[in-house]
Amino acid sequence: MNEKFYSLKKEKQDTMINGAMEVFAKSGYRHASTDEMVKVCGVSKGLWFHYFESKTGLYSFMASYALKYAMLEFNMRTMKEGMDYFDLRYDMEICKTIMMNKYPYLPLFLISICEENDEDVQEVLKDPLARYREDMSELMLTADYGRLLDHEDRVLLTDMVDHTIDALMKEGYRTAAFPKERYLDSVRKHLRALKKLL
Amino acid sequence: MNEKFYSLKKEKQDTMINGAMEVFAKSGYRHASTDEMVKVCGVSKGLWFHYFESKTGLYSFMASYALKYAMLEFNMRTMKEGMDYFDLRYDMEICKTIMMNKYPYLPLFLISICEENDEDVQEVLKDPLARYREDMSELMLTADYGRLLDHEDRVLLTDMVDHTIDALMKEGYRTAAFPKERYLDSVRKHLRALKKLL
Amino acid sequence: MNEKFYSLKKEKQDTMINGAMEVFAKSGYRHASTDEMVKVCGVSKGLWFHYFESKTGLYSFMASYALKYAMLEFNMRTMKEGMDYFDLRYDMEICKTIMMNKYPYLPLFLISICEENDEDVQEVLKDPLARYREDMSELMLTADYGRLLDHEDRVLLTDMVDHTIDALMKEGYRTAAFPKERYLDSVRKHLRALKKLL
Amino acid sequence: MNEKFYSLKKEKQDTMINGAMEVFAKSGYRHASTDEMVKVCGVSKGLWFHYFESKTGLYSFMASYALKYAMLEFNMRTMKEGMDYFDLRYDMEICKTIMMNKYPYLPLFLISICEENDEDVQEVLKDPLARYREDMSELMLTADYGRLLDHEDRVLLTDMVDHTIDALMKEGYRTAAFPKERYLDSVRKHLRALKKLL
DNA sequence: AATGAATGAGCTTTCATTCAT
DNA sequence: GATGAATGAAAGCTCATTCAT
Repeated sequence: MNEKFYSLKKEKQDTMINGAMEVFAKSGYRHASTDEMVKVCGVSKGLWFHYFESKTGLYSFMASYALKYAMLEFNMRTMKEGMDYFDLRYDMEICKTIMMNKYPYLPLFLISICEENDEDVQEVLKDPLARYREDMSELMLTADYGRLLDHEDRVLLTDMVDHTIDALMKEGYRTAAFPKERYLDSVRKHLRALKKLL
Repeated sequence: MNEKFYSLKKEKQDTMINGAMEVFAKSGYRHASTDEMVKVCGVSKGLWFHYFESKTGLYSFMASYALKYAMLEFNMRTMKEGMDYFDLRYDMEICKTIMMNKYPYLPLFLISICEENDEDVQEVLKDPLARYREDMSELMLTADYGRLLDHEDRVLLTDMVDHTIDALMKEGYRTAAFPKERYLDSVRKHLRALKKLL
Repeated sequence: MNEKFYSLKKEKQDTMINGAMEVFAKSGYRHASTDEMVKVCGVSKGLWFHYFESKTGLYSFMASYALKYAMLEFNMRTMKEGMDYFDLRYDMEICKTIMMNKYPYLPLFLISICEENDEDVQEVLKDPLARYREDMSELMLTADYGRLLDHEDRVLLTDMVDHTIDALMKEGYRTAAFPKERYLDSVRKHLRALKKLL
Repeated sequence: MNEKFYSLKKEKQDTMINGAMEVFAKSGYRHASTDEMVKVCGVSKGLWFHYFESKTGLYSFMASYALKYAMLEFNMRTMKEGMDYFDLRYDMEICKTIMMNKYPYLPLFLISICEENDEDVQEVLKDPLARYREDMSELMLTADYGRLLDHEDRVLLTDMVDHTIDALMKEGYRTAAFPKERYLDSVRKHLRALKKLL
């Protein structure tokens, strides 16, 4: 990418980032089109390539940016060590709804990145995604898992939580405006039900 | 679709079904191309449109067919009422590996259908998918859930199981030939670990 | 390229060949555009790629075809061994004007091929062009050079003839309809003047 | 063009002239790109259009400049009347190698101008090129052609010389640094061989 | 004077779809 | 019934040109 992108006004940077994020999040890498980005955020076709060289380059930048930004926010807003796992997990979802103020499609984009399986971007996605997953694991390790001591069981359980929450998130995006309150309520209910079992 | 498709020799029907299934399962609706189907199963481009009118029409037929066929097989091969949930779940996976004999990509296609989010097929997918999920729920209700009596908890748990199994299935398809034995072993291990918790 | 091109009606093959030949001859590889070929010969954009895969592939086919066709015609129509060099050279130009009946831009295309210096086609041009030059040398060797016995001198002299004739040919194409009679007259005059010197 | 170009420091003028000359000489009018000029000589995109209005305008200026400059140099450095034609022709090539000190790509650019056949610049090239050819003819008329008295024969012969020399020049530019000595040797050998014939 | 961000028309190429045979 | 030649809209990308700073 062209480093001069960072010299643009913050506002314009975010307009472009949000435009690309929305289109990529909704359609995935392959089906996302430059024309749609033009329509969504009014920045001309040529400019995308002026700064990002190719569609792959743009996706690479966007994915790295989104993963880094999310990780930073998670670390900043949820850092009390030894927190109860379920509380931490809920706080993370609150955190996501806060990020939506700046980048409305970020949480959906994060999910879409993890599900992306287009050959053209596997390579560029590999490192940032690995680092994100590593940092995420580290963050989750600081939690207090109560009676859930066995490692294998914990992995299975947290996987369930993750998949469920992702599904709820996707559901939220199906409505015209993301229903933050309803989403958080739903997440809370699910977490509580599960905690009860232990 | 053109009903005359059913007048074709069963063999040719299945050639076409398997061709479309493979391409759709591997690439998803949008990225699947008519040319690839021609390449994969040697049936001419024109014939697809002769019988199915459009790509959407073909996908609609394929999805309905796959969902119905799978449901039928599940019902035929796993019907002992009051079976232990984890045993039933494992039997279903055995059932999938049996279906692979006739339709090698069917289990992957089922997953891909559930993850499909292309606007053009949301509409046609809605009803058959809803019916499939309903039938599936009904089937699963016949199981014996042991101590897992509360409904909400049960939903969350079975979701986890479903997501985990889907992930293992996808992994299996990444190798050249699907490793049935290894797959079933892995499923069994995961189910056992979970059962232990209850 | 797709071998099925040869199964098309001869007439359509020649329509496409003439369309591509005209545009490539006039504009060279890089500046030639598919849109112009559509305009010139009414064959749709997609069909060029159906048969030739890429612009490079099309150029490669066209160049090979033109070089082979020209060489064949030269050999068929000018084969009397021991002919006087200047007569042979003139016969070749007659031969070119005859080829124009079938492929109006062939002689200009031959010149343009030899002057082509776009990187993308150097590779595919190398072999057919080398063979053409070799065959051409062989053909010219059968001529009777009279008093022009020294090899180096002969090369320089025939180069002059070639360059002059190419220039006259290019000039002819600048008018709306190629003026065959005037062209042949001009060639004859030049050749005679040179012969006189020896 | 904007006359203020001449108010720039001579050094900057030549930087721009050399940048444009290199890119035009190497790629021809159409294929030459503004971006490459920026890369080659570090002068911003906007400035080219500030002084030259359009790509055509720039090419027009560059061609006129190159043709005038070359003609001036030829006249200044080779003016002894009644010189033997072959000696004069050789002196002109020496003259070209001297020009390379100031404008490394000038001789190649001169050739490329004569071969340029892009419609967009035919018009602007017409007059300066005609004048250059006229002046050149005049210059060549001062030479002593020895036994080559007939006008028509002389034209053909000198054409041959010109084409051969152009080819040698182009060959020289294919190496990383232009091999002046080798080039001049080669020209001398060719001229001598031809003179022998007369 | 000088920059380079910004534009949009035009390029090559892909692909669902049509239709003559 | 079956084929695949034929189409054209839309994709990713390039590039001469404009213009605010």
